[in-house]
Amino acid sequence: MKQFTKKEMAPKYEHKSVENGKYEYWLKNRFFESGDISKKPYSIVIPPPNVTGKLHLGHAWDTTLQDIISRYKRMQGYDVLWLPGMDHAGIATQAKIDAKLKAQGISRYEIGREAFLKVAWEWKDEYAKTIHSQWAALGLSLDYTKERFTLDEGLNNAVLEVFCSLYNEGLIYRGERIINWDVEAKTALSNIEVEYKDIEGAFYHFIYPLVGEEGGLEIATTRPETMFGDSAIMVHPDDERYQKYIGKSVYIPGTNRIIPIISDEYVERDFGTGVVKVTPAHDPNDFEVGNRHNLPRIICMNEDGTMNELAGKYQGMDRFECRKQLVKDLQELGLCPSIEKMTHSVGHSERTGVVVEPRLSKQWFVKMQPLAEDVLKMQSKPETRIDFIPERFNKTFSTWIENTQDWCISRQLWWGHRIPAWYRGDEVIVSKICPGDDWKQDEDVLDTWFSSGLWTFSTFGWPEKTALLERYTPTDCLVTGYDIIFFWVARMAFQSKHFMNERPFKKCMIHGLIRDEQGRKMSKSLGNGVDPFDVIEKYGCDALRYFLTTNSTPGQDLRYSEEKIASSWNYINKIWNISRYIQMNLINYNYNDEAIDYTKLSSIDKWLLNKLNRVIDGVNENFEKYEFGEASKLIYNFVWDDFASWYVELSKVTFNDEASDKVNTCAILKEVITTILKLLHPYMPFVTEEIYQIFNEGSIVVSDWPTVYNIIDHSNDYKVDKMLNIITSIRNMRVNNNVAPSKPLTMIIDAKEDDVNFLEQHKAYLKRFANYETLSFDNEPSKEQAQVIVLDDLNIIIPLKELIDLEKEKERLNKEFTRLTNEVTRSSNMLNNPSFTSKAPQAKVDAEKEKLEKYKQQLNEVENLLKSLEAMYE
RNA sequence: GCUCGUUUAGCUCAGUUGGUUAGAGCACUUGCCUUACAAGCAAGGGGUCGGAAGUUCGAGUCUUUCAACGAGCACCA
Repeated sequence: MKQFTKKEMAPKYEHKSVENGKYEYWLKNRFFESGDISKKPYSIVIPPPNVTGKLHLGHAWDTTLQDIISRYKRMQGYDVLWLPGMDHAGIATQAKIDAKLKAQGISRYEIGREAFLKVAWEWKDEYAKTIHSQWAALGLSLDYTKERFTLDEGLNNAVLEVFCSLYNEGLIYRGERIINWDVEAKTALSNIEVEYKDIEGAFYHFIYPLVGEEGGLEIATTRPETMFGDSAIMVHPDDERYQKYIGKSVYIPGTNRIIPIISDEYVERDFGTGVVKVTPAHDPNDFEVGNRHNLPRIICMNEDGTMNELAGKYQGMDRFECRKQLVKDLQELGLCPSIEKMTHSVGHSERTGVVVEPRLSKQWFVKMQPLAEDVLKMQSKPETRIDFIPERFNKTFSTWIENTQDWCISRQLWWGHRIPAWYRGDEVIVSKICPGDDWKQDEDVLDTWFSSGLWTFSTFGWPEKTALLERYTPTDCLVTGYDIIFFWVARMAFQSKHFMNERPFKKCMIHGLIRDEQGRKMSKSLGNGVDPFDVIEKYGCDALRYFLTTNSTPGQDLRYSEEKIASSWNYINKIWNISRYIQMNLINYNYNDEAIDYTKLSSIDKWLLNKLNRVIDGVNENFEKYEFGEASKLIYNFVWDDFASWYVELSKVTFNDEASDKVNTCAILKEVITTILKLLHPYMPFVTEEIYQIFNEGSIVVSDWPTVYNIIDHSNDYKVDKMLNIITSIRNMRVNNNVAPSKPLTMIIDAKEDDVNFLEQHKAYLKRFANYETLSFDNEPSKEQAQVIVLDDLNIIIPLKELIDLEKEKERLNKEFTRLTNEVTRSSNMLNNPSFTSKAPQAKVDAEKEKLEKYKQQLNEVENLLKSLEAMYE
């Protein structure tokens, strides 16, 4: 038997003492561990956070959503596997470690690959520790027995397997292409790692002097420094202005290097001067032109963005420094006739922020077209597709897949999966193992997204045929932000389709970005980031989680608001105090954990349980649609309005009545608070566990999700509502007329017999909440009595003239009169419209008829009241 | 240029298949320390749903169009 006195509740919610020790308790009892094969499996993989630093508010949001799903499904009786893990985050982590070494005056090239990797692993261990403690602080129900790291042995093996297979199938190739080069990180990037920003730049016009004759041709460029890599200039073959020059040559201005004038239809005659410099090694379009015309590919820059020996006197200068100096020099030589201001979009490295340099380089690529086609086929059928929530992201996803280009996967980094390609002279072998002593392995590593693309199956032991794979894949749901659909979701889709012949997950819930209170993106440079763990310190984890998951809608951004976190705290405090009240009464009335006696339910008990049933249904419905905000509102309104403001208040009458059945009221209070706690547990795991254990044995984590109560008798619900309306109306009248709640009134109620009987039986409630001196029931009230309250078919009469502000009351009634007149007109018009009565569903028509009747009756009552008031004026 | 999102109360946001009088939190007004909670209780005030047109018996919800803001993609010699 439960001892309700065993734990004393603080007078208000104290998040620290509530949260203290709970996570350890859950872990110790292994509630989060999966593997009960008697249950149906449900699996989610965490989007592995980078081991570059601490988790931010976005992580807190993303993981809390997953935790809600996990806890809900677990309580519903599923064998839930929420798989945790982290991402080595190649370029991001390496950049951090480089910076750390630099601070110590060391360069990674000095210490070499092996020593660098040792530092990197130490870094990883340190941050993994931090992340683990943060997951704990967030209360995440992760199954740590299945935790993986993208660079662990098993996952590395999966990556090598995938690379070799794709290579053998001809879907990975090595080639010289123009790639996006990050001069800071000194590595290639994929197309989507480049962010384009509109930059205030210039269109520089230069004269390329003709060889052997006077004059020259004027070209315009945004990147003057690349002229040292020019291998031609070109014009449109049909351009009459320049036809005569085709086949002749020009000097690169300021140098004596000679390049030919060629013609190509790629040139747009109307753009710029109609003459274009061709720099095949520094521009993707020029690269194509160069191929067509067999032009040399000349690289004029070093890997770090400085100019190389081809730049002559500018050698060693940074590209932008060179640009400035070069323009100045050519102006002096009269070879730069004009500079136009121009805004154009310039690619920046998503990671380091520097301007990306298009550059010719030999890299590894994934041939995307065949893989993309398979994904599109998969997406075309409902039974095989990834279903995005909200729905519109299906289109975003497919459009991107349709237009995807080959993916540059090699990175000139050390921290990552080393490419399993081996070289001996011109020979290349792709193999997981070294083919022999005289073979040298590729120095490069793979794009970090290459390994995270395998996350939904590599983590379950692939390429081995494991029981985990069999049981938990495809995973049921993935939760992530719309900002990484292309980076990650798309890659998981094609890898999973190709290697598992399955979608990686059935549902993909997309959320937005978290913004600051002004609506700006949270970023390091603005310094407007909010540390979730500061919030937890101040308001507790539950308040943070509740804020994050109930103030957002799928796919939409979320604005941080401390005010809303504070009101989440208030809500928790409310629940805390309701619980205190219940505990107090269970103790006072020696409640011994008796079950509810359903044969003894009062009308009010049924009214409450019927409402709770609707809440349970609504919560289930919304949870299935990932509408956690909508679900939370249903619970909130029930808790605050129906339960706290009404039932709990009404229960005080029951407890004060010596004749009443207190045991059943106790049983209902305990049952209802327990159900509320269960419904809220996914949102606020700590406080619900704390309170649950005051009223129940065991842990709420593994308790059963609420099911609807078998209460089918709704017959008196409307009478309860009527009674509550009477109370509200009288309270309203008191406020309007400055009648103190403490002033007892003489009340006469005019009602139908059935209602009178009900009200008579529940007089005690009217006594307490409407505070009558005398109460009588009369269907023919005397004219001298002031009629001030109208309610459905009930008149509540307060015969104390002196208490009533006649002017105010008249004003109120006139307003009411206008409103009702309008409603009657609207409703009559509707019902007189044959189109409505013939076309609308019968139920809607009937409902409208009922409404009209009600309005008419109310209008009639208001009219009578107004007459009575006027009589009183005289 | 293309695609998508947003525009609803003073502020921040909900509003699922078109169907009563459009909701919440915070803020505001009035009255209350009522033995769970003053970070509370009770009762209120406040929006015609960005503009226009259309479909429909009926539009915050569907269509077209315009505007502002935001995002993604493409182009950029």
